[in-house]
Amino acid sequence: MTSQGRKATIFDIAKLADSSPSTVSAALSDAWKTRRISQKKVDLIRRIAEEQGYSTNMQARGLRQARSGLVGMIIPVHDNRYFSSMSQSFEAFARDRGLVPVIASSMRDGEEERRIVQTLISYAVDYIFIAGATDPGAISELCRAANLRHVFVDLPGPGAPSVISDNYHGAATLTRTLLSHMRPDPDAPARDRIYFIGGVATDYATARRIEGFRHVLTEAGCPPQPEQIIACGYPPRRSMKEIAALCDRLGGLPAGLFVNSLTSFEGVLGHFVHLPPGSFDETVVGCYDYDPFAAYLHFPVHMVRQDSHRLIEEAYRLIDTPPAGPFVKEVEPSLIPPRTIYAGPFGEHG
Amino acid sequence: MTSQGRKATIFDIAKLADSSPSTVSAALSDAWKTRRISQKKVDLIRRIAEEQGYSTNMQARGLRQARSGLVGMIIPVHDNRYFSSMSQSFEAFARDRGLVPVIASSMRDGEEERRIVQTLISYAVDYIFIAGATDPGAISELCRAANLRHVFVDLPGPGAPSVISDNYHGAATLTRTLLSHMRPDPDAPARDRIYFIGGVATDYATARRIEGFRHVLTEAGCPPQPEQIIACGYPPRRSMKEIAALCDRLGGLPAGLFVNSLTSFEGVLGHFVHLPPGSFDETVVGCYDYDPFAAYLHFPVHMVRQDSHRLIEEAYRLIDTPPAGPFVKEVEPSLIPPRTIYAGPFGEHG
DNA sequence: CGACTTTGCACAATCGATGTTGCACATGAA
DNA sequence: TTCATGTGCAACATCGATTGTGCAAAGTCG
Repeated sequence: MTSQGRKATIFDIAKLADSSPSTVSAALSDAWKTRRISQKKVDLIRRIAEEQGYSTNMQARGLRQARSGLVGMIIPVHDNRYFSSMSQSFEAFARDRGLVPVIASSMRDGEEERRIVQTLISYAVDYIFIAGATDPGAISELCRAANLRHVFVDLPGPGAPSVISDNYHGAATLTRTLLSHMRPDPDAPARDRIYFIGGVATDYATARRIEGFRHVLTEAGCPPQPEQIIACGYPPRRSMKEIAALCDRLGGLPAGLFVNSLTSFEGVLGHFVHLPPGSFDETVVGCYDYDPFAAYLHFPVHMVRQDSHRLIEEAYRLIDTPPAGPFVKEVEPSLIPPRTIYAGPFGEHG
Repeated sequence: MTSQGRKATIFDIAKLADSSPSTVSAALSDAWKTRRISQKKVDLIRRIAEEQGYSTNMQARGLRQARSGLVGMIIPVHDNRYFSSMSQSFEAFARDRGLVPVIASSMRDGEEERRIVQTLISYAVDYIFIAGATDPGAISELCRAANLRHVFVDLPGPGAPSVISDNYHGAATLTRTLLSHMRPDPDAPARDRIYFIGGVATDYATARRIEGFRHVLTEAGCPPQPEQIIACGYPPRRSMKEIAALCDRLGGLPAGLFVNSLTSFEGVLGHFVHLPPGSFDETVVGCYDYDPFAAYLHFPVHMVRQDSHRLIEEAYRLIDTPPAGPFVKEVEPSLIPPRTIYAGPFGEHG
């Protein structure tokens, strides 16, 4: 810091070291070797910079170099286990590369999403990841216009490589597991069937999961009726209402329940809590996405854990060596049996 | 965009509009009224800028104006309900002000924390919030040197205003609630007492909660013995081990359990799951921090929800009108009875 | 000792936007 | 016609760092 209270610049350091700004700049970066600055001068300059608490003005550097050292990621919401895990991994990898992560949430609003992309472009971010895009086409368009590298995560997009979770196989595996725990009954009435609840049928991830669900049931000889698939959205309240209506129709809980997300599961639980104890003995429940507490409810819950760390890792890989043409990398989720704790990549979250 | 594929600048727009860069700059901001640019020219320039997909280079603007339009927040981890809710609120308020939020996680590492502050200073952020600081003193020092406004959240710091959760009263209320649900027994053996588990005794928040816990017990005529307070850290594994050891010592579960965090609770559950059903009938459990699934376990759990939205709201208020001298604003948490769902400020999360 | 290379650094242009100053022209009053 | 005032805009300096270029002084070789 200068005595005036301003932050010190290379000009201030230059004056103190009795040399020029360009020399100071070189001495403080790795460029001094190629720019033939003497070791003595470098040491002197670095000492003075240290004393003055100097730090590079990244706006100036960024302006000159036409890059910022920032990397962006857009997620639907922060307040969600899946996406906040992504944030954690995204940040860790960014720091490893000496980059500064900027994470923005779109609240699943296409327009907000585009505004965020524009903003990130204004700040000259080096590249961006878009997770759970609402309007991937528009984003690719904007990025192409600004010549900005980008990767889609969790949902494939056009005009850029994508890393997605294998929703189809994840759902198929979960469905098979649930079926295998259900009492087999050839003459099963409606109530003895398995139901899919939650999500938006037109969303990519939900659609793929429904396909997996449908495939396994069809394979097992009992293709799902339309009413077995209740894609009522993500908010807990919706699934709470729907599960209540379903129980009403069936005269009790169905034999199997495939819940499409944690938020939907929250709603389902909101209804379950009103049922008499023992109501769940004949029901097998599975949930796409993992939560340690959900794993410990008093009826067993089979959960699918998406590997957000791997997703991000692969996304960085794709940014580093962009494949030619469209490319979609699928990452396998894993099945977490009831009452098991998963310890994440950062030790024990907390 | 120019035909060369570069991003358009005010120079490009100026050429196309047959005027000068300074005029373009003025026309695109609100400055044109005071700078006597004709309405006609403004319209022309804005049309051309639109056509060219022009957007301001924020690095250039920031360099000139010695500010960036960025605001920073440091949190311990993203992957946590409490802090990710803060992120969500922090971002919402930032956008309302036309600022771009940059959220970084320190992993509770003091050195990382300081590095992040330095980085944010390098990017000329307008101000920062520090949540759950590890070394608030060092941070204040850095900020003062760089003349950077800042506010501490969740943990008071020197040299800047702070907004914290009222851990003392929150813990006292939870403790009282637990006591009132325990069977009163004057000749209670060790097993009939209430235990505090989790957290780090030297952490500010944990220390305050322990004080509240201790105060209520003392008031009730049974001041806690040292062994009733087990501050074994945050990781689930630790509390799992400790609760197992405790049950061993007592020959069963204690009558009351005050769990200091969700991660500790996760560990406690990891042990509970091995106990025979019915073991919990005589035990009253409370947890500091809220989780919807934890609210639905098969034994009732009393939870304390910290109002992260209010905390952030107050933090912005303090940034806007900085009080003279040190200032600490306390925000009351609320008690969430078992089996109740709390819907956050953003509708129904997810 | 002179030509030639190497060393060590300073100078100046540059990135894109902002804001101050000044200049040309128009309008109106004297 | 002449001076004063106002209007509309261009020129230029500036923010702080990077980077291409130039130029002395020191070192090397015949």
